[in-house]
Amino acid sequence: MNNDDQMLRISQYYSGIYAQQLTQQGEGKTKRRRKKNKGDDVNGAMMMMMRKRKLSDEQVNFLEQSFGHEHKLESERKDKLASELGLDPRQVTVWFQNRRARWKTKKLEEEYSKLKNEHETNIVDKCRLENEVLNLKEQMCEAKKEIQRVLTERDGVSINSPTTSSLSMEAAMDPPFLGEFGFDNSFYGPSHEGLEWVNNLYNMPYHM
DNA sequence: CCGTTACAAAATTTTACGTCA
DNA sequence: CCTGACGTAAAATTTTGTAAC
Repeated sequence: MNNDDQMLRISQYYSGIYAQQLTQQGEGKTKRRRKKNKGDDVNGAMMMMMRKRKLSDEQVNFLEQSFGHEHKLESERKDKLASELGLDPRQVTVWFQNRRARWKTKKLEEEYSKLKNEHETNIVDKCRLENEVLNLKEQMCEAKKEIQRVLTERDGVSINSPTTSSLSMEAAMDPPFLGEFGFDNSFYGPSHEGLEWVNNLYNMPYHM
């Protein structure tokens, strides 16, 4: 930016700056800690002109309202805002650019924390399901032991014999038994881990 | 096509201001 | 209290890319 532009900018700021100064004096909610520049001479006034100004609450609120309505800024709207707020149109442009950047950052942060939460609940879920599988395997193991115990008690009786009592293997291994657990052999994959004994029972010669 | 203008996004710098030792 | 270092948010600038004319 060349000097002419700089001076043009300065002159454009001039009226607005002092208007702002007046409006800001009544607000005074926040304490102004350090005051550079006692500003009592021409150089001081010049510095005040060139100094980067914090926009007033009123100006920011207005801009925020406008941003909430539409993130993009057409030149017509920009000029309108600038004149209504006593700002350089360039300031309005810059404000919208920065505001869009802040908005994007915030959105990314929100998205990140959402994904993080989802990930965490998925981990908890996975853990719960793994425990459930362990419990079911345990139940299966107990059932197997119980069946073996019953079979052992009937020592000497062939399980393949159609003449056995109601506790025959056909009865014990009724298809609905598996159905209740909702399992099929594909559940544990090709190894059939944990269900081998079921298959073996059908082919069991006499004792295991 | 080529230069110009206007604008946007992203990155960076500058400034104002609060906090804290 | 005062002061300087430090951190942070916001304003402004720079760089780069793109579309319209």
